[in-house]
Amino acid sequence: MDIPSGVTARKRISESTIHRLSRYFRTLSLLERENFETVSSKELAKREKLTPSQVRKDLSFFGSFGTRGLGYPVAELKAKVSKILGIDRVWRVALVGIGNIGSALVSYKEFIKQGFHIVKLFDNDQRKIGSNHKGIIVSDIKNLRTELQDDHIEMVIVAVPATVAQYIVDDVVKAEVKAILNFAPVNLKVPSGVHVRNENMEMELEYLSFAMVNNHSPKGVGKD
Amino acid sequence: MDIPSGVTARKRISESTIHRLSRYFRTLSLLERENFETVSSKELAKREKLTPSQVRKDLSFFGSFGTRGLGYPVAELKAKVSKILGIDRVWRVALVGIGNIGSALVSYKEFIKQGFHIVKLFDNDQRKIGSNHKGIIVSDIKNLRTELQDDHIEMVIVAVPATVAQYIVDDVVKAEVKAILNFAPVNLKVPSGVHVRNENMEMELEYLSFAMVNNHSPKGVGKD
DNA sequence: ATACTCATGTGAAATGCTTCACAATTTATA
DNA sequence: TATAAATTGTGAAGCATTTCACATGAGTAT
Ligand SMILES: NC(=O)c1ccc[n+]([C@@H]2O[C@H](COP(=O)([O-])OP(=O)(O)OC[C@H]3O[C@@H](n4cnc5c(N)ncnc54)[C@H](O)[C@@H]3O)[C@@H](O)[C@H]2O)c1
Ligand SMILES: NC(=O)c1ccc[n+]([C@@H]2O[C@H](COP(=O)([O-])OP(=O)(O)OC[C@H]3O[C@@H](n4cnc5c(N)ncnc54)[C@H](O)[C@@H]3O)[C@@H](O)[C@H]2O)c1
Repeated sequence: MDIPSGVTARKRISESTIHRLSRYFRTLSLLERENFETVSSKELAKREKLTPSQVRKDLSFFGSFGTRGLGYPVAELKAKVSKILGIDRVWRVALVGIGNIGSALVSYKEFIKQGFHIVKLFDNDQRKIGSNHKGIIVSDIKNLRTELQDDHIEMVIVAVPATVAQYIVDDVVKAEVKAILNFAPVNLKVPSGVHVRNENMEMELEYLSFAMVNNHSPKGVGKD
Repeated sequence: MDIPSGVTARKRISESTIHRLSRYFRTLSLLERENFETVSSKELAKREKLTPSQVRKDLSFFGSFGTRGLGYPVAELKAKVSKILGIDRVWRVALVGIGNIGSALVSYKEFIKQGFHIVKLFDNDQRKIGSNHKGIIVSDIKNLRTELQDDHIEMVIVAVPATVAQYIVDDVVKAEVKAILNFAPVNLKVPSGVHVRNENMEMELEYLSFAMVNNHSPKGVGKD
């Protein structure tokens, strides 16, 4: 769906591969805490309900990280995956809309663990502007554009009502922010070069509904 | 792989197709409100940033809903899609864990619009048990299994800390609930026949991170 | 050393998904 | 009624992703 950048000679990596890398990252963190020194593609696959080939192929797009006969060094692989995903650094994130879902996100500690630091909050409700959420003072939405730029925000989470999401996003784009995580159930329009991901919970419930009605099972897990 | 499900020996429908049907449903609702009588695959595709063929193919798995030369009748197609997704009815949903994210979900009106009725809440915190959220009294988690069964709950949303999610799910499975929407960042184990979908926000942020890191050419050579 | 086992990395095959291309059907117009 | 325009539904082609299969390398035991 994303247009490949045309310039780099790099092969296009599929969305599924990236999502699986996220999952590997989480599992590697777990394995590290369980004091595993190395892990095989077989073990990783078992934990993720994938085939070992899938795991090896995914990793092979980015290099050779394993040792034949042994597997992958957990800590090292985790570092590599985190580098590939670009989470070996801090991302400065702003959150717009401190309502039900917005408030939940501000207090979510996993984001910080993965380098996503919510450092600014915006709302248009006078009762919320100026109030303190987890140490951050809520800014007036009027200043969205200037404050995003002045504070070097790189990602914005949109948690406002669907009716206003596009207006907010237009401003976000003007502030030259290139990554948006959107919770509003609308198809946002952004110029090319701006990345948008939608978080859509209805979609997952609907998938469950479909699966139940159709007795639809996920793809079978094979062996290698 | 195709187990005859007793009624139809139907072709396997991909996850992407189901997700797109969810999107069509949302767009069709919008078109209905905009007083469109019919819509072509071209128009639908434009709104969803897809190809017209994709739209037609998706729908064709389930029947012929359009008229050549005219397009699809909006209201009728919406009804058909809602039937396919199984959201032409009410699903009785329980929510476990009335914390940050759980509280946000209880107040989310879109769920009800699509037939997902949250009718029970569970928590283990004595301060929360017995309290009233949007007209629902929070039940003690101890009674999870019996109350899920007595109240004929068909779907459960899990919004408890990752460390306890598996225990909750084990009980949910015992209560013969066959659909789980999980917000905890863990790979849940469930017997086959139980459907689990994971809502994973870190994953989407990580995708954005990857996209940014990889689209950004090292020396500003990229024109994209 | 040699043999044996384990497990990676990777072309090639298999499978799955998307797009193409066009016959078929309907509406509009003269 | 004939012709042109619009648009569906679908087999087949074109791509993309996943899985297979195996050569290769590393560790271990005798
Ligand atoms: N609540 C949920 O569980 C949930 C789940 C999925 C998606 N969503 C979506 O997330 C979005 C927010 O949902 P919510 O339940 O938190 O709603 P909410 O009404 O509780 O919160 C919206 C917030 O946005 C603020 N806001 C409104 N207009 C604004 C503007 N022009 N500029 C800045 N801030 C503005 C409001 O003051 C409020 O604080 C909606 O689009 C909703 O569809 C919500
Ligand atoms: N907050 C977010 O934005 C966010 C985002 C994505 C995912 N999540 C995930 O959702 C889950 C909940 O997150 P949260 O921020 O709402 O946490 P939270 O601590 O605010 O809420 C957890 C709730 O679960 C309850 N609980 C704990 N143990 C329980 C048990 N054994 N039985 C029943 N209830 C129990 C607690 O009393 C609390 O009400 C976590 O797994 C978290 O990783 C949260």
